Amino acid sequence: MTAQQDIHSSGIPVLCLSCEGRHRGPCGALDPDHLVGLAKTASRHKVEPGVKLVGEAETVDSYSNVLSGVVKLTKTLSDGRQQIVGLQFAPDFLGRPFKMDSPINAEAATVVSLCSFPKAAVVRMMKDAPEFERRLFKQALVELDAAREWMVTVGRKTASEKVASFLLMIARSIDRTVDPAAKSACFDLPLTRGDIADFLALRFETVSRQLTRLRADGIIRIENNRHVTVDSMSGLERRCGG
Amino acid sequence: MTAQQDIHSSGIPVLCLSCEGRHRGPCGALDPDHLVGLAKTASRHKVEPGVKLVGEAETVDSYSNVLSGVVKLTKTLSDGRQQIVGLQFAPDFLGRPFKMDSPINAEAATVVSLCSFPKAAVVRMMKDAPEFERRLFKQALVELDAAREWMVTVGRKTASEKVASFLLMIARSIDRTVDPAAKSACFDLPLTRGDIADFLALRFETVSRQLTRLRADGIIRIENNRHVTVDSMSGLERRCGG
DNA sequence: CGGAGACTTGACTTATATCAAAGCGTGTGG
DNA sequence: CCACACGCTTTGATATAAGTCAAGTCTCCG
Repeated sequence: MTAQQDIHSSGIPVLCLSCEGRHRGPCGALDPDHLVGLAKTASRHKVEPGVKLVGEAETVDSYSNVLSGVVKLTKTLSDGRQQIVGLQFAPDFLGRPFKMDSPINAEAATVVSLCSFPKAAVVRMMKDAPEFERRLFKQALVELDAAREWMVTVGRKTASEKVASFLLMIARSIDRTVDPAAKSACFDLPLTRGDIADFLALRFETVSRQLTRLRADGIIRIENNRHVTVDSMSGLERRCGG
Repeated sequence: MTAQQDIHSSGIPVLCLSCEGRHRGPCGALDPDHLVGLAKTASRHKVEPGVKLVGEAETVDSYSNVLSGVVKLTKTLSDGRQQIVGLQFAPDFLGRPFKMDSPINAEAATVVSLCSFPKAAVVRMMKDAPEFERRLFKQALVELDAAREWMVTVGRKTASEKVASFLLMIARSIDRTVDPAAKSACFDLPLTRGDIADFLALRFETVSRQLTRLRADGIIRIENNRHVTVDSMSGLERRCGG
């Protein structure tokens, strides 16, 4: 009996016992029998920032759950202009069902830990457990809503509204347990100024200037470039441009 | 026996016989029995340009197939700034599964004909016919890919690249039967200059200037403001910015 | 024919990009 | 432990693509 196949008295594989994905992620739809089957094929990884997980137009043969950290999804024009088209946080599912190759790049923005499955195992699970497929469907719809929300931000907001919207989004995504009505927040930015610029369709200098302005206005504090304290969530919200 | 319940010898409801959605749309996944059940609750409409189909944050109690025409999906900031976040063509399915209220507005851009179903009938069909749910899932993923593709266009392309990309997208969407490698194309713009601007995150004057430039460069001709002939597809492609 | 809405074009403004230089912070090797 | 190098960030000066404002013109339709 290997460690991966080791079964707890409840019937849940030990690998899954401590996994957040088992509750809110797609695996939450699976009963112990299915979990055992999937866990047998699963493997955990930890990757450093900047590591490419999936290449645009590349054939993909595995899917993953994001267990911690942040993954950035990007698209690049031939002359190098880049746009981040989405971010994934735990316990998001990473991969494009029903397609041989990914339409986007995926890259670790921070240290990321993943639980990966062979493509075939996920395809089989989608057939065997309709509720599993349904969870993936629901995640795709949430990502679609998010993508459209960001289209408005990218297309119609000013630089200062964009940066405020970004900080608010991060504050709410990083720690989903935090009261959404909290007066203040505190987190490490998962992205560099350059990444934030690629997400908001700005230049890194513009992002920097807007952060400086928010700091001067007493809305936020920044330590060591990355650690942000939002002193006035309401002030931030007011700058998001309705 | 009503017209709607009338059954052709093949077992397919007459309402569905001539319907494009039955082949490439979600209904294509249904066998005659399921089609009969769904057709009983279906109703066809034709709406004029500008008619609001679904309001942002509004409760939705019906879903529709787009049978012809173009539907624009929009989001609006409180001060009126607007962004078109998607377009739907026949035989797309219109509506957000698994959610009480729509996160976006849907409005007819042209004359649109729809085949509408009560929400409950669609929910039931998703349970009864897994292949139907799977088609909706696949459409959601195609829309997600498209939304991300447009994020790049909106965020990182110049005004002239945006307008060229838009024309190319329309040329390919309006008539999906046309050879994608065709040297020229001809179609009616489904959107006004203002709508195109809302889609590309520009002003209508800028859209107009870029169209004028494409005309001056001999890439396109425009008659009566709406009817576009693309004389050089390759010229258009070259202006899309990789 | 006439009026309304959509479109074009021109002159000018502005937000953001671009270019350039200097400041931090972190990790490495002497 | 210091220094120095590299990548990230800040800040300033200037350029430019696109926005804004303002006439007009075109088309469709009653």
